Amino acid sequence: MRLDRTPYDEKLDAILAASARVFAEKGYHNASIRDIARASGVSLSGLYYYFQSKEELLYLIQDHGLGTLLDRLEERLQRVVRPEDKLRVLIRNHLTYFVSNMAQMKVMSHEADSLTGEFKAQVNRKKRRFVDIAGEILNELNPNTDLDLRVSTFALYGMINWLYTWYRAERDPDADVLADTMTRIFIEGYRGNKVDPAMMSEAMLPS
Amino acid sequence: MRLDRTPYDEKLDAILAASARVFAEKGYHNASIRDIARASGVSLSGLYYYFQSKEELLYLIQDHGLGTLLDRLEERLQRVVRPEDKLRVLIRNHLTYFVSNMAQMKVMSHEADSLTGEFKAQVNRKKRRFVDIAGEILNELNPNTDLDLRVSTFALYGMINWLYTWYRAERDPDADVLADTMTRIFIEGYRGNKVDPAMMSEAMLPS
Amino acid sequence: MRLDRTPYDEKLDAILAASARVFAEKGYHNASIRDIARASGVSLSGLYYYFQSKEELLYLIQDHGLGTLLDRLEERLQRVVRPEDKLRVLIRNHLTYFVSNMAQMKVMSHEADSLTGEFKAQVNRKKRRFVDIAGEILNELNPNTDLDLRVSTFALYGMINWLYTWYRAERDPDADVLADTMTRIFIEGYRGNKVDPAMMSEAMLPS
Amino acid sequence: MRLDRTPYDEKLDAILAASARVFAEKGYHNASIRDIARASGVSLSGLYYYFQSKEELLYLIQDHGLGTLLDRLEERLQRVVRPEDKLRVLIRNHLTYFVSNMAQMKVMSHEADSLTGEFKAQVNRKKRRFVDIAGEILNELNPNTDLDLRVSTFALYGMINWLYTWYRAERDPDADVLADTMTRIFIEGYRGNKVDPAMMSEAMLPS
DNA sequence: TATGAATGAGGCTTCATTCAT
DNA sequence: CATGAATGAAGCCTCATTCAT
Repeated sequence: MRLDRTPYDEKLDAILAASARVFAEKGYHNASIRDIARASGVSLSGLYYYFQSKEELLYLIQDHGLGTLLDRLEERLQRVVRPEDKLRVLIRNHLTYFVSNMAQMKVMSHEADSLTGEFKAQVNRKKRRFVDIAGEILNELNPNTDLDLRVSTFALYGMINWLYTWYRAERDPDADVLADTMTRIFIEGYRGNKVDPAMMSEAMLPS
Repeated sequence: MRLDRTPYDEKLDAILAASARVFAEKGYHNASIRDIARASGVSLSGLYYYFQSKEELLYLIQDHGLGTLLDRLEERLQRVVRPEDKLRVLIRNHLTYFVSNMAQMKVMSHEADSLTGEFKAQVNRKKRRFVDIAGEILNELNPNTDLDLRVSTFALYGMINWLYTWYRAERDPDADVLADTMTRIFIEGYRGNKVDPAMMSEAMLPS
Repeated sequence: MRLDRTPYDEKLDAILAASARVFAEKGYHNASIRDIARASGVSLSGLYYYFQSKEELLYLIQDHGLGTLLDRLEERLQRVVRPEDKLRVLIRNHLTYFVSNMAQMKVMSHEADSLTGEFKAQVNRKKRRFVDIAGEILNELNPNTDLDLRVSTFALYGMINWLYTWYRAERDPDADVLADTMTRIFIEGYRGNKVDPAMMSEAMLPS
Repeated sequence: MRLDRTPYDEKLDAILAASARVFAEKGYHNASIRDIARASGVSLSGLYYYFQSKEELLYLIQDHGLGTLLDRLEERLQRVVRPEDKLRVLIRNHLTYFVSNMAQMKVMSHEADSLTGEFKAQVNRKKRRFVDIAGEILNELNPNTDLDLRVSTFALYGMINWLYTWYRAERDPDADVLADTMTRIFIEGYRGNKVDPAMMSEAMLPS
């Protein structure tokens, strides 16, 4: 199921991992190729055997991560049928990967805009798949809601993707508890009954 | 409620607004002071009359935005008593400001890590206030929940802060609808009954 | 004998003194007009009422110091007749002024080359007077020596002018003792008998 | 006695030599790295392969020069025993090097204060060796003098180090004559008999 | 007299990238 | 495969100086 890893690939993987760490720590634009050379143990010019430009390096990290996440998601979704379970699977899939790969997670969440042109387009194609999948699940979960689907979908991904800004492994719950919490909040929220009309009154709120 | 505006302040404010736009578009590290000079109509060196360093400029933008947001929040919270209303006020306060100041919003959400040292510490002090306020509201909303408060709080802010990555004014609902949607999802989710125990079963989920 | 000091002059003098301190501490090229504004308590642009350029400021410091030194020297030399006494007067005149005006001393000794054009020429005219005076004294002191007069003169001024690099008031003797020491060394050395010819042999020295 | 020269070293040496020339001509602070790039034939950024900062460049020049001077001095001092000869060796060692390396000489003498922090400390450690060596020689030369040793030592180095301000190869004597002159003056002066008490009288001198 | 505000020029340094070896 | 050496472009920032007030 896994592609054979040639020595070539292993080295590339190590470089991608080191680069993800550097990009996560300093930010893509603030990190230098020299930083990556230092972190990966490869010489500055040696790195250019593995990628053609700094931007391609970022692309490789993001695309590889998104690909893995997407492959796993689609595989796992095939094993469940109820929309509640599908949503749980989606959330858990993301969070499990994120908690295990925090540097990559941050690079994927935070450096979306750092790509341009075809690199960005290719990554966005993968990201749209995630949006579509979540949209379909939400639609199954509550086909009759009056909540805006696009807003709800991004609210969901916001909960998930914001993780990189606050999660600390030594302090916060593990990925399963995280996923359980977010799943419970979102499912109840999204398919919940109409809220109390009184609560909706704008009259009492300051403009 | 109205701060006196000296001529000095007005010019500084214009520079901060232009800078926020530039930082939002290109990212803090990728934006050059030259870009800001161009966008603000001030000469490169002239800018340094108003701030001491690029980092201080980012700090001024973030601190000023957070201060405004916080002042407004605290004022508005005084007018409501029910936790549901408080949560709605909090969400609406954020989203209204964000939709009206999208550049600043992005800079505040996205460039948190771009500050260092005392600048970062000062901004973090303000941010912690937001976390504390939200935590108190959630606690009032459902004092008996078994959901982790910290996780829930950041899930809430994730929903809100992620906005800058996807919101497009010409396509998406306005701030009130946005706030309504997120409020409904989160309130129902957070104070909802226990979820169906069957749903919690791990057995059916892939690792 | 002194020119009347108008309020104008007093302020200029204060600025020159503060500037000398700044130039002494940081060096002429490394000191900024801003540093001088800070040290003198005058605003940046206000300084330009008192001088036309940074270089003129340096010139004013050097020229004023050299003028004072020269006036005093010529006056004091009139009171003695023996060449030994004249040399002592010259050395003491310099060292007394230097120890009392260490910042100016450093600026005069160290920043000779920092002036250009007419400023430099004017200062050099005054410096040449010092060289001429010393040369005349040495000639009187030992008209029959085979020592090179120019070399000897600059050896003398080297002893004196190097003071700014090492003298520390809290540790070293006062100006009188300093002057006495240098005078004794130089007088004895310069008018001394021929040195032991054996000592002159080059044979024993490594190339 | 001959250090192995790798290609790396040769290039660095050439850069140091060109830099010393530039620093000597314009002064450290007034010289730009661009000037050095021009003088050395290396591109502006290419220089930074050889040193980390302009200050380190100055340090390398000073430290290398002082190291050479010190090595040669210690070697040559081993070949003589009489204090008179030692002093002559010391003066000749300095002057020979200075006349042959006038740019470096000026940078070493004139830019002492342009270094800071650890660079300055390291250079000062080497300079103290020179002071100590001279102090020991003077002590041997006249153990019973009432002249202040520290003052005398710096008077000696003042004579020598001031050279860079006036020496012109096409006009002045060569290093041997220079060394002979200064040696004769200083030796006679330092070990000379007590001076005439009448000459010491303060009465006749102007304050 | 004095200064707040402003600027063009230039400072040092780092950047991503290349290429001969 | 890998790298030491190199570079043009660009980065942030400070400079001496000016001028309207």
